[in-house]
Amino acid sequence: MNVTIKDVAKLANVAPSTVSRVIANSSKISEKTKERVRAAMQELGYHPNFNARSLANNTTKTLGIVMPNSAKVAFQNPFFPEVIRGITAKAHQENYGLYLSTGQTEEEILDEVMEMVYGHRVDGIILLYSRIGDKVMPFLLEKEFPFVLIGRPYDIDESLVTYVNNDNYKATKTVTEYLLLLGHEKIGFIGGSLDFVLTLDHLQGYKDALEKANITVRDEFIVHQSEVKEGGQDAIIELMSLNQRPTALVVTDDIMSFGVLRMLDEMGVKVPEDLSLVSFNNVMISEFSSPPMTTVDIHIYDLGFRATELLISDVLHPEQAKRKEIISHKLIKRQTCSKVKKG
Amino acid sequence: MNVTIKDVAKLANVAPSTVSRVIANSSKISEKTKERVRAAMQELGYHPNFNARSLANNTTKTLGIVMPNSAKVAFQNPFFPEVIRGITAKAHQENYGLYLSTGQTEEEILDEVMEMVYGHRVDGIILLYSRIGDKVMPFLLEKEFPFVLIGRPYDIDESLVTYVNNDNYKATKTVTEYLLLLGHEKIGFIGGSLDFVLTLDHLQGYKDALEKANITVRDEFIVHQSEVKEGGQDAIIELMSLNQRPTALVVTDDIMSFGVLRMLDEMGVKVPEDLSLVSFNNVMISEFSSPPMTTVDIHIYDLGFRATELLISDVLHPEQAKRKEIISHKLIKRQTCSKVKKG
DNA sequence: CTGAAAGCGCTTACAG
DNA sequence: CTGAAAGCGCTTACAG
Repeated sequence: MNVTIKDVAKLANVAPSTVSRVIANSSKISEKTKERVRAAMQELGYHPNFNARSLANNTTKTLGIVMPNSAKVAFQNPFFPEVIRGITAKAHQENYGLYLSTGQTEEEILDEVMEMVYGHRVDGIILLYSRIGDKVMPFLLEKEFPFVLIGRPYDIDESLVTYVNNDNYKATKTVTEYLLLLGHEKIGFIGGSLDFVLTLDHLQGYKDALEKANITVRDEFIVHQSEVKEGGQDAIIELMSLNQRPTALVVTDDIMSFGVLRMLDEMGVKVPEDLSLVSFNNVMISEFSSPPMTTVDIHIYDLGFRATELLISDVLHPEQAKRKEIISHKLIKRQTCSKVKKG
Repeated sequence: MNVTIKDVAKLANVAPSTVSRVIANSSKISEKTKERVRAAMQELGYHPNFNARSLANNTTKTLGIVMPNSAKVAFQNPFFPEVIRGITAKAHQENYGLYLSTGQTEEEILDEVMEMVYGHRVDGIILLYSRIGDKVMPFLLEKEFPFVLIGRPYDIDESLVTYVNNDNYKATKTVTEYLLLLGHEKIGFIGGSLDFVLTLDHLQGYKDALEKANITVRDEFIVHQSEVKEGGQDAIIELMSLNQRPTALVVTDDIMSFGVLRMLDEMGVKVPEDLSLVSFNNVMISEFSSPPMTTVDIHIYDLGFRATELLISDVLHPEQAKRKEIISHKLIKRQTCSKVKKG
C-alpha cells in the first residue's frame, strides 16, 4: 500500500540500491539517473520510511531531551521552554527531530533514558540539568552514549563530558558585590534546591563575595526552596520575620522573584526603597514585574542552541575530545535595586 | 555487538519468535517458557530495538506534538509548557513517547508533519492550535491520519475531527457580563491575532455580551495583538489615548495582562480603582501580578491530558467515531476588578 | 556508475 | 504451546 523504494526503482528502471543512493545524494550516481529517479519519486509520491532507515544504518536523526524529574514544577518555569526553543532552532537547522522525556520521578527518567539508548530511539541526549547523585550521566558515560549537559558535571571528571554552562559562581559573586557597592551589608539569599549543582555555585558566589568584603555569612539569611512557586513566598516570610531583616536579596530565579515581590507588596515592604532585589534568568516577563526586576540575563536560548550544536558534533564524531563552553551573562539593571537607606 | 532476540533465543533454547511473544507477553506461551526467556533476557541485558519493532509492525508508540509556527513567541507563553505537561502525563502513563515539531514557519511545520506521517515517525498527532487557513489539518484528514486538535476545527465539518476545547465563546461572554454587572459600560477588548479561531470565539463572546446589554460595540475599543509580549504594551497605549477611555478591559491572555498592568502602572492608572481587568488562562504566575489578576482558569493541563487520551484511543481504534470534548473553565476572582467609579 | 544480495532486528501468519 | 519462514523498507559492502 505504501510507496517504497522498490516501486520507485521499478518505475525508474533501476535497482533499489540506486534509489537509495539517490536519496542519499551519492556522488557516484549520474545526474541523468538521479533526475529519472527523482521524477519517479515525485510521480509516486515517495517518502522514505524512517524506521527502516534507522534499522538499516543505526541512526535516527533524532535527539533526546531530558528534563529534571520535577517536570511538574520545572515546566512552569520559563527556563525550560526557552532552552528548548534554542535546542529546537538548531535541531531544525540540522534536520534533527526531538524526542521528549516524560518521566516524573528520577527512577522513571532513568528508565526512559535507558530505553532511548537501548531502544535506539535517539542518536544523542541533552540533559537539561545537573543534579547531585544523578544516575543518568553515569549510565550514559558507561554506555559511551553521546550526550551534552546543560550545567556542569559534579563528581565526574570534567574531561569526560561535553557541557555548556554559565559561570554561575561568578555571576552570583558579581551580583552580590553590586549590592555591597550600593551599601548593603545585610544581604539575604534565596536559592533553589541544594540537590542541584547550580545552587551550589550560586551559593558559593554569594558567600565568597561577602567574605571578601569581610562580612560574616549568616545562616539565617540563606533560604533554599525547591518548589519555585510557593517557595518564593515561604522564603520571604522566613526572612522578614528575623529581628535583623536583610536590606537586600539575591534571588536565583525570576519566577521565584515574582512570588517574593508579591509577598513584599502585601507585607508593605517597598522595593527598592526598603529592600533591594537582584534576580536571575531574565525570563521574558521579568520586565513586567512591579517594579521591573534587575536580573542577570543568562542567555538561556544560547545555552540550548550551543548544546545542540555540540551534541550533533559529538554524535557525528564520537572520537573527538569533549568540550566545555561557557555562555556569557549580563546584569540587566531595572528598578529593584537602590542604595541602602541610611540609619 | 548488540544483544538481539536471537541471542536470547539461543540462550533460552527457544526460537526467536518465542522470545518475541514473551516480550509481547502473549498468552499462548507457557509460564515456564516465559520465565526461562526472561531469565535469559536478564542475563544478557536484552533490550528491544524500537526501530526494528516499528518497521515490523508499523507502529511507533510515539505521538507527535505540533506547535504553532510562532514557536518563538509561543513557547514564551506558559500555555504551551502547561499543555505539554498534561500531554506528557498521559503519554507516559500509556507508554507513549513524544516527538516535538521544530518548524518556525507554517510551511516548515507542514513539511514536518508530512515527514512525521510519511516517515512513520509517529502514530498520531496533537495539534496545539487552530488557525484559519491552516493546511496541516486538511492534510491529516486527507491521509486519514489519527490526530486530535486542541481548539476547534474551522471551515471543516466538526464530525470529521476529534477535538478538545474550552467554551471560549461562553467564557468571554460571561466575563464581559461580569464586568457589566459591576457597572462598566465602556469595556475594551485586547485579544490575540485574528488568524486564530480562538480569537474569533473570544471576540464573539465579548460582542454578544455587550449587544445583549444594549451597548454598542465600538471598534476603537477592540485591539488585536499577535505578538503577546510587546503587544500588551502597544495595545494599552492605543486604548488609553482615546478621548473616551474604557473603564474595564477583557484581555485574553495572562502574559499579555502582565504587560498591560505594567504599562498602566507607568501611566499612573490604578487597577482596579481606575480600570478593571479580567484575563484568561490562570497561568501559574498570574497570581503574582500586582495586583493579582482576576482571570479565567481554562484548565490547560486537562486540555493536554484529555487530548492525549482521545488521541491514543483513536490510534488504537481508527474506525471509531470522532469525538469532541469541552473542558470546563472557572473565573478566578482576585484583585483586578471593582465596581465602576461614579461620575 | 549501477546491480544483486545480504543484513539490520523485529513480528506474524501458517503449520504442527 | 512452539518453530520455521517470510516480510517490514531500507543501506551497504562487494562485484563488475
